Amino acid sequence: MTVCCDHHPPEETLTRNQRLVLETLRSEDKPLTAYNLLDRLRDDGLRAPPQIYRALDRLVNVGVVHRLDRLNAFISCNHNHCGGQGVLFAVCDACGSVEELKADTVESAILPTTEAIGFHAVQLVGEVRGLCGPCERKKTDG
Amino acid sequence: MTVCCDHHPPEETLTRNQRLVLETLRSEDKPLTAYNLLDRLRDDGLRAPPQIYRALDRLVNVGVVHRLDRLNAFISCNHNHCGGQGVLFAVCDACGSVEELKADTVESAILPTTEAIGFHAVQLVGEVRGLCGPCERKKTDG
DNA sequence: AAGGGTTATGTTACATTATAACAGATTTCA
DNA sequence: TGAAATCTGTTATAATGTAACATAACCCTT
Ligand SMILES: [Zn+2]
Ligand SMILES: [Zn+2]
Ligand SMILES: [Zn+2]
Ligand SMILES: [Zn+2]
Repeated sequence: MTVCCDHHPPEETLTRNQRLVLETLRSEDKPLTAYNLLDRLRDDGLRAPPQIYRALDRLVNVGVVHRLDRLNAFISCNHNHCGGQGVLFAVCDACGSVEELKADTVESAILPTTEAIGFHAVQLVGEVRGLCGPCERKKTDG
Repeated sequence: MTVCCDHHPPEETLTRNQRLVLETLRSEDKPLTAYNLLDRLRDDGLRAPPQIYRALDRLVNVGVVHRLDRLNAFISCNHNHCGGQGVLFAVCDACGSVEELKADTVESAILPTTEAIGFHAVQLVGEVRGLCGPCERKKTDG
């Protein structure tokens, strides 16, 4: 089997619970909270919050899932990027949709700033709030 | 009295509770949670969470306080920048210190990316995790 | 000054999000 | 086999954040 890099272990190494959580997140384009996941997975034997949070911890560390701090929610990664790199989300205030963006330029823009104060950056997460295209149009039209 | 711009109303327009919360945040260089504030302000008559959260809402909207999503905590702004502009924090994983950075370059790096997908950005918040200078040195020395 | 709208306040109760702690099961590998 | 490590299920509880409502203060207009 092919893996994109050392940081993303093949999905065969995921445990049953981790796979269930990941699959559920992938089946949704919107972010889900831990308790959303708990509701959807109760019939599969996941009945208590720690089961969900533990699976999420692993998936986030591995890099196949991102946590959206502003929303207390989680979303599966669509970029196969490795850990340690920048992540950028565009979160629509109106419809709640979340789009993950390539953040290459962002890293190069930010790292000099943090280095200037002697800060050793490990991970960068940016969340841009605003209105997605459709919602913006709805607003100006209506 | 002088104000830096329309978005920052003079502090005379703050209510008693809002002023108390702001002063408490300013007296600390570390971020405080809503319940930290509640503890410190109980003797001043703020006894229930809504009193704190309402004051924080106003202060954040006005732009004199920022919320750190990753920490569920609040910190007073040291930049007198106006609302709607980018904010960038360097959060040390070891000691919890938070440094607010000028984010001019960040905006220009990110806005083209969001515009490319038709997203209308309103606010940008970046949180960089890592190690601050002192903690990084401690690690390599020890 | 009296009325009426708006905003701020205090309070209770509750909702949501997250973790501590522990015991049993499973895997891994020497 | 047996010890170490990991994953698991469970209970209970901590931490964070809001809904809802009644009162009080404030600002205008009449
Ligand atoms: Zn990603
Ligand atoms: Zn939208
Ligand atoms: Zn600021
Ligand atoms: Zn530090």
